[in-house]
Amino acid sequence: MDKSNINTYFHSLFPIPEPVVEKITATFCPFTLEKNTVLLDKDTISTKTYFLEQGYVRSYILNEDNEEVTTNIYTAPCFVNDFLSFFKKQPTKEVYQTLTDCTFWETNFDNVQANFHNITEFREFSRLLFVINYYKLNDRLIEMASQKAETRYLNLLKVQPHIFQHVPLKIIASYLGITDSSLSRIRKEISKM
Amino acid sequence: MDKSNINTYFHSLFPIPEPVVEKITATFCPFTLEKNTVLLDKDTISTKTYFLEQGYVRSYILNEDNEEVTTNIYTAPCFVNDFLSFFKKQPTKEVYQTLTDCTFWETNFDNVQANFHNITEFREFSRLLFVINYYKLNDRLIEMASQKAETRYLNLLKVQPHIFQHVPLKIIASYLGITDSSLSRIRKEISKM
DNA sequence: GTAATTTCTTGTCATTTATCAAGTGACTAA
DNA sequence: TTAGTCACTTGATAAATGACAAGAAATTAC
Repeated sequence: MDKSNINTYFHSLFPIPEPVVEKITATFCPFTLEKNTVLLDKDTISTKTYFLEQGYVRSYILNEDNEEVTTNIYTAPCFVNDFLSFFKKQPTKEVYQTLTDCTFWETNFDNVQANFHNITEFREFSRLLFVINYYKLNDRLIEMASQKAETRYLNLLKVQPHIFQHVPLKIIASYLGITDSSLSRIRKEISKM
Repeated sequence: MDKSNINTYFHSLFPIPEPVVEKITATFCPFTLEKNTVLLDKDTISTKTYFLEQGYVRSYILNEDNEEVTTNIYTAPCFVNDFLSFFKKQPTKEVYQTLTDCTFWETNFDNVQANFHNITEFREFSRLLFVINYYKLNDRLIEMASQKAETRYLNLLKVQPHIFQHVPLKIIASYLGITDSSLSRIRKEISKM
């Protein structure tokens, strides 16, 4: 039960005294999932917060044609949460699935709630987590609206090169908002240069 | 100083006893801005939280070619905030500008902070605001990645028809991630049917 | 280790959207 | 009132990306 990775993650976002972090993570339980396992299925209500310690996870929706559209790719270490489902207790629209073997820590809503209302530093941390996630999403939206696929691909390659070692291209393509054929052609073009 | 609109907005998101809402909004000050005025400029640090009581506001960035890309359109009543700038005290990347004459209420960081740590209901409210904003952004991202411009236009027309009465088409086009010429053609196509 | 399945690439062609330029109508300022 | 600006439309053409199908390469399952 080595929680050093979670604890480090907390410290990295917000300065928190060691004993406080330990109190926050006291209720976190570890578990592992194999590659291609569903962590949280659609139309269910998320009752847990997940900390992804090792591995890759994606979320995806099924569109009108029942095709999977990847909405997010999560890279450890990070929290994986369906905010709407977890905090508003609504069914998820998205499926959360492991892309590699993964190790997680989880805790439930009541624990999060107790920490949120009782521990000043956890409140700040939580808010910061929202701010950062919102900001990342906003950046991706701007990218999607204002840059062409090739630019988005090159940017992902620059910022998260390791993703390409662990995630199939068809999933990356759908995350970039294009088809796998288009991504293949873009890669071919770039390799020529 | 009639705060009934803010108070109603608080109640609509989260059940809060009247005296608590009044305590929360006690520090809010009203002000008005004319059409096409900058509320929050880029490269500045946001020191206020704004509640938009009446009117329309947009945020936009300038891309590499110095063209304005509209990132969000805010419709009263709602909070208008640059989360990253306000909470992490970083310079904004976006410009926030009124699209019509607007009335606002504002309060500063210290007040938000005091309420956040002292008032349980405000904590819940704040978190809910983040959850909802995150969810909206996520929905837009999915739309942008998986649906064509015409579908996105029709959806906006269905969900927020009033925007079309108050916001120039060129701004709506850029919000939809397309050029104004394309939007014009899409509208022409649809009107034929 | 071989068959089955999945992923990736590539070809052809169609669709969507952008670019650029010109023109119209509406609003604005002196 | 008149010139100037801005929003919108439209035309011609080009660029970006998608759809579908076939085959190659990689991975998985037994």
